[in-house]
Amino acid sequence: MAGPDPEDLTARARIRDAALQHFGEHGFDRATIRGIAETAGVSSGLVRHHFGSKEALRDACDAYLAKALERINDQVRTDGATEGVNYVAVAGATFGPHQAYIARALSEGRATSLFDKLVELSQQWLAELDDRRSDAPEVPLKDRAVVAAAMALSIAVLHQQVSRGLGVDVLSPQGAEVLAPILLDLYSHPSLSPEEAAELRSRLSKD
Amino acid sequence: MAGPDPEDLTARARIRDAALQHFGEHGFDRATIRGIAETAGVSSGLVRHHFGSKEALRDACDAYLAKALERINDQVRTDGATEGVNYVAVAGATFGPHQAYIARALSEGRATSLFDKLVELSQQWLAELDDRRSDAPEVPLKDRAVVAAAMALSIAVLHQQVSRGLGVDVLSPQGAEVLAPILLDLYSHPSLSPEEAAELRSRLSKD
DNA sequence: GTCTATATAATGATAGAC
DNA sequence: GTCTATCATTATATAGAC
Repeated sequence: MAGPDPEDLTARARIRDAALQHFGEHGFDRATIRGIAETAGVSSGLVRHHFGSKEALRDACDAYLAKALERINDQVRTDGATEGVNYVAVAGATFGPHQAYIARALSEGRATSLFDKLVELSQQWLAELDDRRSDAPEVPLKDRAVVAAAMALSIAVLHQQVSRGLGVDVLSPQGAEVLAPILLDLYSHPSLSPEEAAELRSRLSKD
Repeated sequence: MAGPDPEDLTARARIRDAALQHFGEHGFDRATIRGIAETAGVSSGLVRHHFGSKEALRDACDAYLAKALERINDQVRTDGATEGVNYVAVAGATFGPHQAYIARALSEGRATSLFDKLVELSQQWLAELDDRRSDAPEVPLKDRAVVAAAMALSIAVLHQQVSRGLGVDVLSPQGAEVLAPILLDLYSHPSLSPEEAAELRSRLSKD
């Protein structure tokens, strides 16, 4: 387990965690410094003392998450024995509680380094697929990775709509169980046959 | 072309269009009634006169978009000669200018009827695919349609991240051109082989 | 490091004239 | 239908005591 940062568990850390929660639940604009301070068990003045402003507090949240992802990736890279499943478990435990925040931050165009990290992972995944692919891809790996990463995040970002549609909170553990077989099915069945794709591609170049 | 609603082009319509723009650009919370009024060329008092409150104004925006989609779908259903391409063109022309608003509304859990309509379309699409599919799907069509719809919307909702990654504004016409071949490639190549899917599926049921 | 109290600015809502 | 003027609320930012 990654465990908490050193020099954490302080009031500063409590404020940041409370901010993660409030920003995630209510959005940046609706969340209030006073509310965050209350959840953290401190005064609003102390929030300012530590972070300066509401924006700076959000930046700190983004940076904390990026650092956490970095830490996890490093751990996987170092600890060769760690299997993919464990990676997922660790990542889930670390980011699970912050899914709402991450979803909001990403849809607001923030947490860019987090998104970029995910694009990297997506790119590695696609690269492996390319190795055993018959036809040569006509679009750059990186571009496909960007779109694939966005698609992978769509459930989190649109979790309210998806949860409503499926009748389960997809950000909850049960939701994850419901989601898994659906994603498995979707990801193992192409929506377009090679012929259809070729047909549509030729139409594109015609315009 | 659908053209503007009857009883439109009035101050009320201008206010609604301005609201669509401001909510899309700045988000609901940051957008101000005063700013919307200014763009519409009216006073803030008139906004209240017509819509009552900021929330009600947003509801009107959602309803307008849902109605527009309804109108387009009806038109396609009636006018049998309309081809898929035209449908896309009409839909693009109608919703293109409001993509930012739609993206925000969806990620905030709003515009639910719009999302549901898209799930329906997604469901029809998947149903056709199921017909020429060898293995029987193990998850309900509807559930797959919900997730597929969310994935299809991910580019719009995460347009800031995707645009940054691709180096083009994906909500612009050029962006659409860049995007098309990428989506074609992704949608015509499964990320998981049947064997991998089966392997993962068995792991799921084991837990 | 932490708190209380205050200043200030912005905004949604309202009332009433034309 | 449309506008101007005002109210009341809320929340960030600040200053200064402990």
